[in-house]
Amino acid sequence: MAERKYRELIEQLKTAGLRPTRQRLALGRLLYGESGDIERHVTAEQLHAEAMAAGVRVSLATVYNTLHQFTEAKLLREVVVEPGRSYFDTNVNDHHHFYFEQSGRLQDIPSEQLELKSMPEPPAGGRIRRVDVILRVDEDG
Amino acid sequence: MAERKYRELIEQLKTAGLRPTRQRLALGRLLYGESGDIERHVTAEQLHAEAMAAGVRVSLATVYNTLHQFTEAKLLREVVVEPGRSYFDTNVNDHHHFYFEQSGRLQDIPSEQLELKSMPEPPAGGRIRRVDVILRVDEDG
DNA sequence: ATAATAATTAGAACGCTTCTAAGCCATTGA
DNA sequence: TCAATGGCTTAGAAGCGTTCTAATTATTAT
Repeated sequence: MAERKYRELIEQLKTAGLRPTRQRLALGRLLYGESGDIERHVTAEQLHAEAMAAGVRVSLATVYNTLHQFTEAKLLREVVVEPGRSYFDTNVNDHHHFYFEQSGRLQDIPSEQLELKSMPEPPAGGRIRRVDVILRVDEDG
Repeated sequence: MAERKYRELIEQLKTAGLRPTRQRLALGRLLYGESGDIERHVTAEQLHAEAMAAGVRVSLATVYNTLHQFTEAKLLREVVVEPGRSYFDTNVNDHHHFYFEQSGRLQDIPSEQLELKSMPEPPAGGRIRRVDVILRVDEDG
């Protein structure tokens, strides 16, 4: 992760009221990468395995805590595509997803490539907080 | 459930290669209602509780089996809105959903009320099997 | 430095779903 | 009609991802 991005992460954590601990910083590096511009969709277990492989000592519980805190701080976005597994997306801009059911892989769809023609009124007393579009893809076989 | 609907269910089960057992017929009645035209979004546990309340003897395992078999037979459609819980929708036509996060309730959006302006190309070697749109709604408080 | 507070941890517990393997029941064909 | 066959149902155990617990450790403010 570039020095600039790294300082930025520390700032973002502080703003969110989160101490920049060794674990959070290490997970941040893994998530946002050295370059900081790769789209990623990870589960808690995947990220934990990645940390282990990279020699970062961190418990699974902390990975879960961190993913939720980052999501709360809008550094991540949670994507639900199948029951019993949560993905966390490093892209927090407005966009949608392809989901490859066979492999369990997600791929971003930029919002320019998929727009809604008409939007229904939210039911009385409610406001639309988020629009999730998932295109489920069969890979040919 | 109207007599017509009831015979129809038996036919649909046979077509799907499923025997019209006491349990499947009872669950079908509960799902599609007496009138057969009510939109429903149930979890396995909800449906099981409903069966118990109605005096229908059926195990939770059978409720799970039946929901999956009905989904396979296109009598139901599975809707994923949050990790760790699956909803089954009696409406198998093309449509979308409001999801009320606070209460965990789902509500259908007819496809006429929510159309896509543009659709991205599926990635090479894939075909789009299904489009799921979920509008997450905050109920005011 | 010290005290106060937040964060991390291992392991237990949890909630939903699936599996197991034994018995039951719908269908078929004699 | 009756037995044989194979699908169906079942209770309970097991599984899986996630969350909780309470003790320890790290960070921050004084």
